[in-house]
Amino acid sequence: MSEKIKLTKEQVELIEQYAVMMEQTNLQPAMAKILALLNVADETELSFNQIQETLGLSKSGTSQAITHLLATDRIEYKTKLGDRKRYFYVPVHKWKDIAARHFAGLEAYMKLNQKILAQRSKKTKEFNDILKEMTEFLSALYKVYADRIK
Amino acid sequence: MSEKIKLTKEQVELIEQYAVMMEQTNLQPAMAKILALLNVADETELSFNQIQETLGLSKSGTSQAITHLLATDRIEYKTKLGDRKRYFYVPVHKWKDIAARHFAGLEAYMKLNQKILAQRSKKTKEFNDILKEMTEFLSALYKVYADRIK
DNA sequence: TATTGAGTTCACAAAATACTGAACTAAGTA
DNA sequence: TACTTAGTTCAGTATTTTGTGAACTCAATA
Repeated sequence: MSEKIKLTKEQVELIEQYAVMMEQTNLQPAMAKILALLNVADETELSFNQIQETLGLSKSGTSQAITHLLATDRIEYKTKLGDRKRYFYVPVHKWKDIAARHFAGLEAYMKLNQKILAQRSKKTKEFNDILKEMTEFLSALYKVYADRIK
Repeated sequence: MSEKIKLTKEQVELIEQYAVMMEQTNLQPAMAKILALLNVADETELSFNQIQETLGLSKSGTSQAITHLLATDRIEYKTKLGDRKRYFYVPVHKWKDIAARHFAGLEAYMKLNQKILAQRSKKTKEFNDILKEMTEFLSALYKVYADRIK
C-alpha cells in the first residue's frame, strides 16, 4: 500500500517553490524536489519509498537522484535496528559546509577578477578601476563570511 | 577580411575560465563567452563581427546571445558617428545592479526558509532551531550588503 | 535603382539532460 | 530453498537546450 506522505496545501506549495529555487542553482528537478520535501515535511527522515511515492518519481529516478545527493553531501541517511530501509534526511547541522561551498565559488570569482585585472591593459583605466572596486566589495563580503563562520 | 581580436595565451585562458564560471551561474555558453571576452579583452568595446569571429560563433548564435545579454542588462552598446556598427561593452559601472540581483535571490531564499519555519511542526525542535540559525546568518549577510551598497 | 553591410528570424539539427521500465542484485525471511 | 524487500543498473526514450544555415529586413551607399 501507498506510503505517500500527507502534505498540507501550503506544504505542497512550499515544496514546489523550494524546488524551483534549487533548480535555479543548477540542481536537477528530481534532486531539487527531494531536497524540498526533506526540508518541508513534518517528518525529517523519510524512506526511499516515501520519497518516491510522495513525489511521484520513478524508482530509478529516485535512486539516481538520491545517489547523487548523497555523493554531494546534500543529504545523508541513517538506519533503524530491525528495519532494512534507509531513512534520508538533510544534514541541516552542516549548513556551514554548504555555505562554505558557496563562498568558495565567490572566492574563485574574486581571484579570477584579480587575475584579469593584473593583466589588463593600463589604457582602460576607468574600466579597470571599477572592476577593482567591485572586486574589493566581493572581498569585503567574503571577509564577513570568514570572520563570522569560517 | 577577418576582424578577429588578437589575444594572448593568458587572455584566452582567462576567457575560458571566466566563461565556465558564468555557465555555472546558469548562463548559456555563447553568452558566457561573450561576457568573458568583453571583460578580458584590451578593447572594452567590440563590434558584432569582432565578437563573432573572435569566439568562432555563428552569426545567428551571436545575434541571439547578444539580444539576450542586452535584454538582461548584462551588456550595452554604443554607436559611433559615421559608422553603422554597434559596439558592445559590459557596463561595469553598473555592477551594483548585478549584485542587487544576486542578493534578491538570497533574500527570496531567506524568506522562503522563514515561511517553511513558520509552518513546521513544533515536534522537530532541533531541526527547526538549526534552520533558524542558518536563516539568521543569511539575514546578517544580507544586512552587510544592504548597509554597504543598497 | 542595385548593392552592400549589419544584423535578425526561423525552422531545424545536434547535443546534453533527465527520466523510465525492465532486468538484476543482495540481504533477510518463511 | 524459494520468496520478499529494498534498492541498483542500464539501455533507450523523451525533453530541453544550444547552435546552425538560409532566407530575410532595412538602412546606407554607389
